[in-house]
Amino acid sequence: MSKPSDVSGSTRKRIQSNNAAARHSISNERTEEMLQALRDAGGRVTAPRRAVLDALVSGGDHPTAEDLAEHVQRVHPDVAVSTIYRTLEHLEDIGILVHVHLGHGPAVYHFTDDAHVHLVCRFCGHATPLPMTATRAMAKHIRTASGFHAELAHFSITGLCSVCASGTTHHA
Amino acid sequence: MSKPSDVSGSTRKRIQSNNAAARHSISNERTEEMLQALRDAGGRVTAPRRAVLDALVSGGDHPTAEDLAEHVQRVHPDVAVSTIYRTLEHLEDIGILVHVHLGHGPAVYHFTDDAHVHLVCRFCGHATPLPMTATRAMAKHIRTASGFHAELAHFSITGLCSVCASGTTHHA
DNA sequence: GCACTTATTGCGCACAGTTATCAATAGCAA
DNA sequence: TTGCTATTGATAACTGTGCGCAATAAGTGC
Repeated sequence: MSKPSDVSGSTRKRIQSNNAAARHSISNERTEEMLQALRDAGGRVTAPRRAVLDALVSGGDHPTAEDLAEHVQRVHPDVAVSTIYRTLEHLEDIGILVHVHLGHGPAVYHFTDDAHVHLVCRFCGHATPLPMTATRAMAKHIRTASGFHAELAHFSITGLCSVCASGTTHHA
Repeated sequence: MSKPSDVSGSTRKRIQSNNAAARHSISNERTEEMLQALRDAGGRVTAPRRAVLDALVSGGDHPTAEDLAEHVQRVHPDVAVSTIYRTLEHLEDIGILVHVHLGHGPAVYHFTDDAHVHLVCRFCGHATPLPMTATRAMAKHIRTASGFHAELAHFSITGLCSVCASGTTHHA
């Protein structure tokens, strides 16, 4: 589906290295930061993992495992899908990544420090982030009402975005 | 898990099948109400559909499709699982049923007029309903912050319930 | 640099939950 | 009753993800 034609060309973000390492995997600061976290947790840095992190860094907003696999396999066609999943799982285990369910389809992935609540329109499918202030206020609201400590970012919140709500007011 | 042999105080659990209607399905007012909605929407009332509605009415709190199938098949062993799913889908289409994602597992089903926000503890798995007042307040909050019309009940909200939060404060 | 330990990988299959296909059946209106 | 067609049962397919295992290679000590 999502066909980002950003094949190693113009749209790729901040590629800043021309050395041999970069040819194997286009890395940047962010990738290196995450690789360091991986190392710090006792994990090994491998080409597939580097590639997955690159995909996460330079990939779009809400990459699915499949998106990431596609991205990774453009550079490393031999990386197995199961490796992608295992890497993602590992990154979650060490706490630098979270997966989020935007809807009925596959999960999407975020770096933990990017975590935010997704408001997903069931009409147009667009995902808007909920501002942090509102997120905090909601969490506090829930805590007050039920004593429940909400982690709002894990599941999205469905509904109608402002545009679709006004356009489809009479829609079932 | 939830396999309580009986839930509500209603005593129409086991009915000897003397008349034709009862033989086909154990019904009560609520079931009949829903069947009427089905009819009103132009649908046909069949034994499997009646049984699914019965299962929804007399089943536990958060029945999954599998729970419902099991329930239905106790009376009608020949009802196919695909029929359960199709019936559920149809009931959703006509607006009397919604499915909710409590977690990573299968969806659970609710009559639309029972819809509520689920706070699901990721530690103990317990699902608490969020009081309607809080739900409304939250929806308004989101609307104010983002113009988004939230339908909060579709996905659950994960987090830690008050018990687990106090017991596992230092838990990652 | 070299051997060594074992984490990680590729492959391919298994799985859960759900949906599609299609001929046969059965509601229900006439 | 008849006839139309919505609905069904059986089963295959499908999507997203996880698993098992032998082969590979990352990091460690020498």
